[in-house]
Amino acid sequence: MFGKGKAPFEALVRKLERLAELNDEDRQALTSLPFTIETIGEDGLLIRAGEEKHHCGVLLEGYACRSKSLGSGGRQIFSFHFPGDILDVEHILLPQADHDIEAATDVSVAWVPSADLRKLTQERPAVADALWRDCLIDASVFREWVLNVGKRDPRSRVSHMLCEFATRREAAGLGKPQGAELPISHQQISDATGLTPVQVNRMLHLLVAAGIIADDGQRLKIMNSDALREIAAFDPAYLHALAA
Amino acid sequence: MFGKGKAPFEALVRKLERLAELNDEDRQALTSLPFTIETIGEDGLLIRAGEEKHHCGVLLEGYACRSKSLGSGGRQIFSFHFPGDILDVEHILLPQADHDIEAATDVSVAWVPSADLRKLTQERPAVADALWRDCLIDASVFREWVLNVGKRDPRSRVSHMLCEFATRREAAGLGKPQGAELPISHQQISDATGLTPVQVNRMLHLLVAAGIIADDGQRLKIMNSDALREIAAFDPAYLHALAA
DNA sequence: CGCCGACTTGAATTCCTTCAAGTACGGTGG
DNA sequence: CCACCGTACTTGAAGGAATTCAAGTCGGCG
Repeated sequence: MFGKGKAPFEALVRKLERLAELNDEDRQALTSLPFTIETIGEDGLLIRAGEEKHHCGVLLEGYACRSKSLGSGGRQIFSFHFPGDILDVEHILLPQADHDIEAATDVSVAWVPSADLRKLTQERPAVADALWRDCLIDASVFREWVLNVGKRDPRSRVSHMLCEFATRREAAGLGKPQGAELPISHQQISDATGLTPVQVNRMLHLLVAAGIIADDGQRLKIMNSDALREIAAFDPAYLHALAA
Repeated sequence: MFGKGKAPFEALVRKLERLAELNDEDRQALTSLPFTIETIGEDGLLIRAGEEKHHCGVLLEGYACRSKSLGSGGRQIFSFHFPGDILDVEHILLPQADHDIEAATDVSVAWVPSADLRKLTQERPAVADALWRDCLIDASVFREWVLNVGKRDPRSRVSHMLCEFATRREAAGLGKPQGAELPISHQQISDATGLTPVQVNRMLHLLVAAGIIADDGQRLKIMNSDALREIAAFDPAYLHALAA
């Protein structure tokens, strides 16, 4: 069973505090938002493209990812999310989901009615700032992903994706990149980078051979995050306030 | 010489009206925003990645695109913009530019101080809604581009890009996709799709051979927009309120 | 213990990129 | 008006890189 019971929005508040100056009333308002908790297993779908959604999901535990699929079968992931992230801020103003959101691991999510969140943004400018800024950073991340998938060579492409994953994980308070164990499958890396699983496998082996990562088949451990950043030419500026 | 003189923000207001219900005061406030006009020739840089920018650019005439470049030389375009678009709403809350913005044709831009725009959003909720929604749609477009560049085959990738270009052009009031003449070079298509110029050339010839587009070397004309959408499997839902 | 899913690995093939040479067009200056 | 020049586009051929295919291994879970 998931959920921290007492303070489900603790991570959310911590995140928004990096995005704007919140006062006690802001924090209070955030933590008193109504919500219902949903827990769902690995690979479960939280939101399906096309759905009308009048709630926003705050990730409490686990990892989630957002993706779009082609009729012809291909799937493209374009972001990973960590506890404290709002998975779909866009549903405050755009009820129609334009992509899928799914659990990358077992996950628990607090669903907050969009209307309450919206009201909050109208009454509390600092919260509005924080949420808006969050959207803007989201967009910045997507731009970087277009570049990653469109122009980087396979090796730096995989490396860059791992760097971002590790950096955002750290920003969510889950520990430093160096030595981090990332719960991500080759298939997910494949869907996130636009490479085939075979190619991903080969790139990872390259990195393993160089002693930069370790891969026991289940988890992927970063052994030398500086070298990884070097290969990826990773510049966290595009993460703005989310960079650690 | 560019600039409509009297009503530079006419197109902007028209666009924001599709994004939220504006009243006369909202419109009034928008049209009284202070600004300075800049005109710049094709390929000129409006904003460079890394810059601190305390103004937002409203595109008045011409086309612009946003892109990021790799140290190693590659350039990736991830959006095209038309008159009425704000090129960089993100600078309202994030002063540091994370990408380049350049003129795709000769262009004129009205620079509005971010602070004034920000004040407007604090005083006029409808304007805030419209601008926020604009950001969210922006982000949705980037997601679609990740998919386009990451997973679509070359033919539908180029087609999809052209469909979006034509659709957004139409949304800006520049005429229907069918028969539209798009002022876009092979190099730009290449940078937008992650394909080489050679490959782009070959894909365009395929489309020309099928009678779907015409290409006189300067301009690219859409002869059969339905067929183009078919090939691209173009679903404008991701453009939300921007779809025509 | 056995099954299933995820990862691994090599080989063949296909497709894209690269390279290089050539063409067409618009703009400039004579 | 014409010749020249530069840029953008065109085209074929060679080479290489990624995908696909297929068979095999490993580990966890029932």
